[in-house]
Amino acid sequence: MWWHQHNLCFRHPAEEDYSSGDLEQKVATIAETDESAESEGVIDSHKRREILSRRPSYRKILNELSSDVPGIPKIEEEKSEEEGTPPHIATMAVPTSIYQTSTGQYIAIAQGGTIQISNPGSDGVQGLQALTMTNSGGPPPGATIVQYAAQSADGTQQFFVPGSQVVVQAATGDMPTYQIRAPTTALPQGVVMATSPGSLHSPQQLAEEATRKRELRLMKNREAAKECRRGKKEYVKCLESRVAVLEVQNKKLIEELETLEDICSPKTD
DNA sequence: GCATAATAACGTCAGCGCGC
DNA sequence: GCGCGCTGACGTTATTATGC
Repeated sequence: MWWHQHNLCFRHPAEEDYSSGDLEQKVATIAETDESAESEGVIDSHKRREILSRRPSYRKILNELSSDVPGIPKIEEEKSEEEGTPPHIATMAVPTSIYQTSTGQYIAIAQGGTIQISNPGSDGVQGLQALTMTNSGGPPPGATIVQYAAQSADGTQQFFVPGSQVVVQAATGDMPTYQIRAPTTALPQGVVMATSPGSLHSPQQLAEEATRKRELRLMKNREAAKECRRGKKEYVKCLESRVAVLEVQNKKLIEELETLEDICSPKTD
């Protein structure tokens, strides 16, 4: 991938996910026909990395581009949540969180602590199953956030909840059942009361809280990265269309120039 | 069919910028 | 100053294309 930085044009040793840099260069070349220095100097990788570490974000570049050219749409800062959300869940009451299990099922944690589980193959509300925690109707902050899913040793599927609790899907019969348990014990526990950060005392609780925070941060970052890639894809498409438009314009201008030259300087034989 | 290359998508880390 | 979102960079894995 190529990109401009400090009047230099480098090829990074490791290719990136998207080749937006190629397009950026192409657009810059066509649109500006400037004196863009093509000095692919020999600098050591560390220094190069330092220089390249933070080029302007693609969003900024596109928005700057958009301000110059009305035809280029701006990438909005925030998108609606219509994408990535299972359609059969979107029709239900607005959940606070949606997660997909390792078997493809969707779990939606709704306001009030209700957990809705839907099968990917089902349409609409048919696949939804709901179970309500016994502490529903006002869960403490952060008490009903499913962190991740895992397959336990006994063949059941577990969805981890803060406070070291798990929602366990028992592998019995056609109708799956769900239980709230502590992950290390086989005995079901009826009530989930996740500890709030203010009530942490023991080192173990602190460690659990730190782990929970880390998992939450990673999960958020994971989603952010997905969104970022999606937006970047859009950005690349915008650049591609801009390249196409500019190439046509360039061609027309060249033809026009040739015509004018013919008119102004007729051949003398 | 198999091995390899190329490509796409993902998860994570690190760093920047912004709002509070 | 801190928390948080965004995103470049990087490594890994999955999928597809290609040559044999």
